[in-house]
Amino acid sequence: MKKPVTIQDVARAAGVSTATVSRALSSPDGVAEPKRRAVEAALVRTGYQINHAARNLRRQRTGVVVALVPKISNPFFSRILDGIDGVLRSEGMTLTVAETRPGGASAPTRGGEVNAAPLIAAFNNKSRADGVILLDGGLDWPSGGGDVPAAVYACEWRRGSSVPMVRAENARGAAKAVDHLWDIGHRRIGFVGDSRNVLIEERRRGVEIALARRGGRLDPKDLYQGDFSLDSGARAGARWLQSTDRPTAIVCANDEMAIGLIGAVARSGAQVPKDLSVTGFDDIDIARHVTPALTTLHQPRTALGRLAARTLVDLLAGREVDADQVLDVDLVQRDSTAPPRD
Amino acid sequence: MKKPVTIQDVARAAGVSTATVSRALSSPDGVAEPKRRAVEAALVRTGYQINHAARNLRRQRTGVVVALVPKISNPFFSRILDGIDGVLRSEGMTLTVAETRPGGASAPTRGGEVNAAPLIAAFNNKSRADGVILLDGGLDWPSGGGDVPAAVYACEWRRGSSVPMVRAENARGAAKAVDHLWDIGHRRIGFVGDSRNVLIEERRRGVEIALARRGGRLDPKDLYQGDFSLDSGARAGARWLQSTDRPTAIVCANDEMAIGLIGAVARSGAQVPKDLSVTGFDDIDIARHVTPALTTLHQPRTALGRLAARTLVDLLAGREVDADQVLDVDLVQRDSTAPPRD
DNA sequence: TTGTATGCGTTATCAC
DNA sequence: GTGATAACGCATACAA
Repeated sequence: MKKPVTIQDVARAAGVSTATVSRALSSPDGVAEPKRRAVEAALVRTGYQINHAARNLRRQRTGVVVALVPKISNPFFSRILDGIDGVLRSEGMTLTVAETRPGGASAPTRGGEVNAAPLIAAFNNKSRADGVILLDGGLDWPSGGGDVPAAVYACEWRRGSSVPMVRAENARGAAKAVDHLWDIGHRRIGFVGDSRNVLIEERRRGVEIALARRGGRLDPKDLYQGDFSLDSGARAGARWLQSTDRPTAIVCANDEMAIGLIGAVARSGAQVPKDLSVTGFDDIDIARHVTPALTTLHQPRTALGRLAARTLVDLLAGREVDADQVLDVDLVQRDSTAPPRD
Repeated sequence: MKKPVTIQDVARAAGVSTATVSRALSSPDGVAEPKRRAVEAALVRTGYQINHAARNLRRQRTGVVVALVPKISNPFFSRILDGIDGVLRSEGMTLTVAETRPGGASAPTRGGEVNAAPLIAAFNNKSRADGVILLDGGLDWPSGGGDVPAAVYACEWRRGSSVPMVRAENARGAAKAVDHLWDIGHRRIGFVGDSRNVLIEERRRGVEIALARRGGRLDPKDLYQGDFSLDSGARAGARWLQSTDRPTAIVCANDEMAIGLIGAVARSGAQVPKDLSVTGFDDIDIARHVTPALTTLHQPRTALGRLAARTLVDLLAGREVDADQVLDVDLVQRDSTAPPRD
C-alpha cells in the first residue's frame, strides 16, 4: 500500500505550485497554456487520483445525488434512473442509488411505513450528498429548511410534505383504463391495490371517478389487496377464481400485479382476456412480452426522471421551482383486454 | 443556510474536549459513563450531523462499497444486492449501486465492451470507496496492487483477471437444462446467446458438453443471437418461427430472453411447450408468474451476494481469499418444457 | 480516562 | 497568471 499521489507531488513534478495544479484541474481556463500542459503531463506521469474526501471537505459539497428507491429490482425505476442520470451527468454530478426496503421480497415492496428513520438520517446529511431524489412516498423527508440536502419527490410523494414533487397523472391514468374497459362493454370492474400508498390511492380514486361518471361504482367486493408485488397480484387472481359473483375486468395498480394476476388465472384454466380483462399501470419493458401482452398505462419514465433531476438542480442553484409538476400518461392497448363474454 | 454543527460545538455544549466527543462517537467504550451521557445529550441538543468528508479524509477510508451493475433494472441483480447489503450492513459499511451501462434499453445490456475507462477511473479511487463489487464482466478492473480499492467479481468475471471471483456453476447449470430436455425426448436443441460475454460462453459450453455426452451436438444453425435482453429473445423467437428446419427445444442464457422468445412465439400462434420447449437461466421472480411458467435454473442469488460481500470484507481485512468460489445451480421444472410433438 | 495539538489533501483568498 | 497559505471538520498520537 504505497502512499497516494497528492497534488503536491504533481506540483513538484510539473514545477508549479499546488494552486496551479488545483486550478488546472478545476478551471483550466484560468491557467496559461504552457503550465497547463506541464500539469497535464505530470498528472499522467504521477498517476494522480483526486481525493474526493479532501475536495468535498474543502468545497462543502459532494457533487453527488442519491436516489432513494423502494425496491431496486422494480423494473419501473430503471428508465427513471436513466433520465435522472442523464441530467446529472450533464451537470457534472454523480448519481448513486440506495434501496429503502432492504430484504427484497420478504419486506413490504412499496407503500406502507417502514422504519425509515435511520435511512433518512443516513442520507439527510450534507457531507453525503448535495441532494436526494425520493422515489419512495413512505419516506417522510424533513422538509424544514436548514442544513439538509435539497430533495425532490419523484413518482411517489407524501401528502402534506413541502418537498417539491414530480409525478404522473395517476388518477387520470386509471380513469383512462376504466374508460377503455367501459367502452368495450365492461360494467363490473374491479381494482387491485388496497394498501396505504399514495399511488394506489390516487389510481383507485381515478377508477372511482371514472366509474361514477358513467353511472357505475367500485363495489367493495371487487377490491383486491395488493402491494405492487407479483405475489399479491397472484393472490388477487386466486381470490377472483374462487368467487362466482365477480367482475369481468380488473384494473391493477401496476404491471407486476397484473402479470401475477394473469398468471394465477391462466394456470387455473381461465382465459385472459376472454374470461377476464386485465389492465396494468407503468408499461414496464416486459409488459409487451408477456402472454397475453398487457394493456397498460404508459408513464413517461425517462421524462419523469429528467424532470426530477432538473428540478433538483434548480433547487441546488437556488432557483424557484414548482411545488408540483405532473406529466401525462397514455393508455397502451394490447391483448389483455377484450369485450366481456356475455 | 446556517453553519453546520461541528464536534467543537458539541464539545462546548457538553463541557468536554473535541477528542472526547470524537471518541464517544467512534469508540464509546473508551469514554467514562458520565461524560458519554453528557456528550450524547449534547449531540441531540445541538442536532449534530457527522461530516463524512472530514472523517473520510482523516481516516483514509470511506466505509462505502460500490456495486457496479450492468443494468440496474435487471431483476436478476436485486437479490444479489440484498445479500451484499446484508453483510456490509453488519460490518457497519454502506452499499451504493452504480450502473455501468447508462442509457437503458438503448445501450447494450450486458456483455460486450463499452467505453468503461472513465467509469473504472471514477470508482477505482480510494477516496470514493474502500471496495468494489463488479457484477459486470465487461469491466476490466486493474488488478495490479497498489493504491486501488479492493475488488471482487460476482456472477460475471473477466478471463485472465487476478481479481477474486464468486460465481455460479454456469456450465453445469446449462448442462442440466440440456439433460432435462434430452431426457424428455428432445434431440435437436438450440441455444440463445451468441454474444461475447463470459456467462453466455460458459452456458453455451455447458450445452455443448452435455449434448456431446449424449452423442448429440449444437448445430450452428440452432444458435441464436442474444444479449440478455427481452428484445433479443423476441428476435430469436421470430427467427425460429421463420425457419422450417428448426430445433424442438431452445436453451436461453437467461430468463428475460426466454420470456421474450416465448412471447414472440406465442403471439404467432405457436405453442410453448407443445411446439417448442424453452428453458431460461437465473429464476428471476417473474419466471414463475409468466404463462407458461418458465422452466429455468435457479441461482442462489442471495448467497452469491453474501459470499461476494464476505470475500470483499476479508480482502479489506487483509485476509487470504479464494481466487474462485463457485456455487451450485438447480433446475426448476415448470411449464415451458415438455416432450417434443412427434 | 481525558485533553492538546497536528495533519489528512484540497480549494480559495489574498498578495504579488 | 501565479504562488504562498489558511481553512474545511475530524481522528489520533502523545502527554498528562
